Amino acid sequence: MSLRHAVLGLLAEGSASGYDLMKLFDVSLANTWPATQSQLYGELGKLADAGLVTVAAEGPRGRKEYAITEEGRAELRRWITEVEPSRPHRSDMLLRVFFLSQVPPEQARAYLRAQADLAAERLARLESIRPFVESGTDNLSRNGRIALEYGLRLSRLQQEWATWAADQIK
Amino acid sequence: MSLRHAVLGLLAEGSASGYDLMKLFDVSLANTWPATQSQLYGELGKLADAGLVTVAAEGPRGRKEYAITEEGRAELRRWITEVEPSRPHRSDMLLRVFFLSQVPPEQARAYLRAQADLAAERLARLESIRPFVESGTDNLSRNGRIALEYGLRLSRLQQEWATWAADQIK
DNA sequence: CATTGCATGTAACGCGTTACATGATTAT
DNA sequence: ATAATCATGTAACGCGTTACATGCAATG
Repeated sequence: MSLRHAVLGLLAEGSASGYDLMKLFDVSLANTWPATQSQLYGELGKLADAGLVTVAAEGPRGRKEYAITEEGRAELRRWITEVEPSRPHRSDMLLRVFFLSQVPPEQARAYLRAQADLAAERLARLESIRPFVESGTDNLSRNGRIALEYGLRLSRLQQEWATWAADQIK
Repeated sequence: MSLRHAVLGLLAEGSASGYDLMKLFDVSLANTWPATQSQLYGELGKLADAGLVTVAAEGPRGRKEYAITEEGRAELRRWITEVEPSRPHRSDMLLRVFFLSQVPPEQARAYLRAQADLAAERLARLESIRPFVESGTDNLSRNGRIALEYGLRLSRLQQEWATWAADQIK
């Protein structure tokens, strides 16, 4: 149930329409909590029903600008401080590793080297968005830098691990 | 669609019943691809319908022993070598980081320190299962060690990052 | 004989993905 | 005019979670 809090979190920084949020997701939470247009509109409806957001204004083309309510802010704070992060997170990349004996050693090594390459690409991609995040002065950018640092470290770890793992295949 | 391949992968090492697989998941793939009893039985039915596994034997208490077929092995190999690992993986732990400005700095730091502690616990838990994985000589154990190493490195990364992140909150 | 373990299944619910469907406004 | 952008919604499908439901066999 985190999409709900992702939406609340973005609205806590300022009111926005579903359409605005869609774009905001793409430039901020895309790597952490991706969401589709479909989901967003559905969630906004539910949040409004629950009284956590309200339609603050209506504009042209049926545009609805949503604003977070006090209850919404309270729920967001509660989620941040009281709910503990979950998830035995699934990784199909790692799942394959368990079954690498099913293919010849060269193919197993090739798989791991490919993972190293993919990690390197992700690292490069994250490095490339760094300047944008670095230049922002808003709350989201400031915290986004901390999240980005996680992504950078993770990509490096994956690259190094995959390289190491390839050498383990005898 | 990876549960299907997780099941195929385990059956590739030897025939087993749904009940056996349940326990196997718990001791091998629990941290990489958890599955519930419900899911397992459903998937086995679908795999049998698709001809990727067969009921090799029936035992007492309605026990059905499933065996992987040649098509099943082919599909497993195809998945390992040809399908590229997916997933922009979601993290509610990281999502919270974006919204840390919504709570007072001390609470934000407390959150991150708690994450460091949790990572340390996970690290300890993984270290504790190491001896078991280390002693196994089967394929699953051998590859499991490589997967475990990933988990160990990841936990350390998370601990270090969270500690660093807490210091970033001014 | 009672408990534990073996063993299989179904149903309800929520979330995420993809595709479909529609229409108003602005810019060229 | 026409294309691009703004803007909102619905429907179908699959996967994962939780809870429910049932019953046989071995062990003490």
